[in-house]
Amino acid sequence: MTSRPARAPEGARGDLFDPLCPTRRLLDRIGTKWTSMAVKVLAEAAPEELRFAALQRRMPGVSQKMLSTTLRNLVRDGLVERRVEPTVPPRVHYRLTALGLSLDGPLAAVRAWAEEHMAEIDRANRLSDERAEED
Amino acid sequence: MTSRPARAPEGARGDLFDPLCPTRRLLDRIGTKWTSMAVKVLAEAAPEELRFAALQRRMPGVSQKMLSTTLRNLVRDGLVERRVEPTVPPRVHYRLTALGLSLDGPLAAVRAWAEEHMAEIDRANRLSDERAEED
DNA sequence: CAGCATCCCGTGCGATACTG
DNA sequence: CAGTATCGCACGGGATGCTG
Repeated sequence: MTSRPARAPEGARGDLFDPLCPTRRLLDRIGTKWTSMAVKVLAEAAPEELRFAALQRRMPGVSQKMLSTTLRNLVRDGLVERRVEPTVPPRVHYRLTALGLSLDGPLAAVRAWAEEHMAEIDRANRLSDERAEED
Repeated sequence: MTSRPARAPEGARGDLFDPLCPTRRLLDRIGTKWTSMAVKVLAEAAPEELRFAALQRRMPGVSQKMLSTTLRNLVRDGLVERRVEPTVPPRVHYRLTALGLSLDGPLAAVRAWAEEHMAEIDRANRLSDERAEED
């Protein structure tokens, strides 16, 4: 994930069925393991900034490499702003841009649905598993 | 993807930071390449059913294998209902369950955001690329 | 018609180690 | 402190071929 093409859409203004359709490309971003969590954490802290270490503390399990990669991609996408204090050692601060904040709306809807309905999905899975065993 | 663990959450009712948190697990599902498109197509057709071939026709680029896999996972998750007509050759019909339909709400919000804002993300990417070249 | 089985490759991502 | 570099592997997913 170190470098991501994210090429401009070219003739990809087509509907959802185009492999380069906007939704597919957005999901390729927020579908990566740590991205949506980073957006959520930054959205909760907004309008304050968060430093790298603070972000890592609020995202248990993330490695330095993946957090760094995730943030770099978010910055590149214009969803996050990065500010470096020129001290030694340097302090780096992150916060959502207006665009990033606007994305947290739809993401919050997804989170709400997940909180409310994932248990039903788990139930459906258990039912399917039982049916599969008693064949 | 032939088999998916999707194990019950155990003690995973924790917040977003749990690796088994509901949002993370939901994104693992709708983040797969064809899932959200299948949900959209089925939601548009609702309450009518769609046959396998009709789904494939409405999802250009999907292979039989991936469509089959995607649908099997959706059925297993209780988001899609599968009905087989016992004829020869068989006709198989799919439609969203109530749970699946409810998921289309948040997904529609994500789609709307993507349609409206992906161009800005592309612009941000181009800007970053230019800055990177003129170093 | 609606799949499942097999082969194969790209890459997301974790673990570990090093640096200005 | 806030990263980058390297290694390694599991896995998503495409191509192809077979079947009830």
